[in-house]
Amino acid sequence: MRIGELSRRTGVSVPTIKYYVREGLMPPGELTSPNQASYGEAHERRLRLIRALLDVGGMKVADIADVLAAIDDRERPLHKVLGAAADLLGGANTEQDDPEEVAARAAVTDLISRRGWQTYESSPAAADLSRALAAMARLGHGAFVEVLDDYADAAEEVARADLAYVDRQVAVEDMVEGVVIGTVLGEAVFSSLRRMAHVDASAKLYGTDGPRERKAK
Amino acid sequence: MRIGELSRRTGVSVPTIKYYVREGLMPPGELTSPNQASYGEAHERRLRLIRALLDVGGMKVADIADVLAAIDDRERPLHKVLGAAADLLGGANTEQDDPEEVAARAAVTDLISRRGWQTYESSPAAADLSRALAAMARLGHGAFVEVLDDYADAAEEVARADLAYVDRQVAVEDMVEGVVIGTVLGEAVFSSLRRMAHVDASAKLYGTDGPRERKAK
DNA sequence: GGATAGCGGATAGTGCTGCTATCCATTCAG
DNA sequence: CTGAATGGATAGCAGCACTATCCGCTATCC
Repeated sequence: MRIGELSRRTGVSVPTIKYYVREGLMPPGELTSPNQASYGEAHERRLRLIRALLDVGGMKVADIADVLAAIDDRERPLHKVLGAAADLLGGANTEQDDPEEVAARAAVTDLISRRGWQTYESSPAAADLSRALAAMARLGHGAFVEVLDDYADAAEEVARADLAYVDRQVAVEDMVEGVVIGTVLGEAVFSSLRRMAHVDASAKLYGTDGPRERKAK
Repeated sequence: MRIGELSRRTGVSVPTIKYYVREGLMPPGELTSPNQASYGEAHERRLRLIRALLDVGGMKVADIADVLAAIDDRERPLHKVLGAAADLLGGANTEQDDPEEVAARAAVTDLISRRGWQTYESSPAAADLSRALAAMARLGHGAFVEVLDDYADAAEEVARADLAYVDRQVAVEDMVEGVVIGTVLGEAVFSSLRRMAHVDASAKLYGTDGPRERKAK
């Protein structure tokens, strides 16, 4: 398959494919002559993965390059690949030392030990959580920590479902890629579901028109 | 309070505050003389909200402007504000009609009716979900729909926790803003928790070093 | 065998986003 | 009275994900 057909089959323009190759997101085609290369199914699959991580997962090209490099590195142990993926999903780490930030970090440490989670307070996910909680506290929603355990219950439920899926579904050689897909796209899936459930719960609590309109008109 | 103090107290630079005002994210200060304005606590609070939605929620400035306009419009009923917020959180709607996309939409319709959710197939959240499921299917993970119900259980749990929190915590006049904060920042919170739970579940299943290393060394 | 479409490779440019820099005339604080 | 700060406006910048253009070559079709 040449680049034109690869482009047609994936809906990604030829210059964009070239760009991805340049950026190290996928290997170049195999040269059959000085200016002719052939691409295989692996390229097609990789391209779809890139588009999924970009469009659905909202990742940046540079971060995708890191994750894919980790996936391609067959020496790297699974948990390191996952660590690389998980670490790149979060926001930038703008370290602050507000009182809110400190309190949030303490709450996160508490949560981790209360849950008996094998995570570290210093992990990017924990840092993101602290930042989010600190932001809520600054907005007068410090009490949100009280529902953290409900959130954590749900998070554990999702994590169990993910692991079970990966465990039974994916062949071993694809496991790394499968887990990355599950981690990144699963987030998009859950996020949509949460918004849908939110609308539903709100409708059931307040009626379709919402509380503001109950005495209106 | 003048703009300099507002800047110092929030850590947002003066030109950036001016920029937010220009973009309609917050009202200008009250002019006390032709080139002197005073800002109040409402401005400070608004600025913190903007930074939270930007930095933690990952929203775009233009979308934040829309949401804040909805919040400020006291005529608008709660559910419309929430709709505006929820709709702006998703990705762009790149309509396609792959077989995968069609199948994914069918799966979503199924899910909604199975759950009895008061949502519509055409809502942005449902569209996002379809896109995510279609992307998974294209990557050979069509079987992911089998865990959708586990995800939905968790999503309902989170939505219930959110609603309960808002219901007991927030004064009525702040309810709209509170729900937006909960929706947007709650997503960041859950995302962090999911990644942490993921690491924990993985560690417990495979041991700290992951499966790849069990026979290494 | 000659036109033409496509190719690999490289460089420069584009549109969008979230600011940042600079300038100006005015005004407030010490 | 002087120097810092202010409101208002315009222009510029850095990062990102492409996109356009050009080059010399080659596979392909008639």
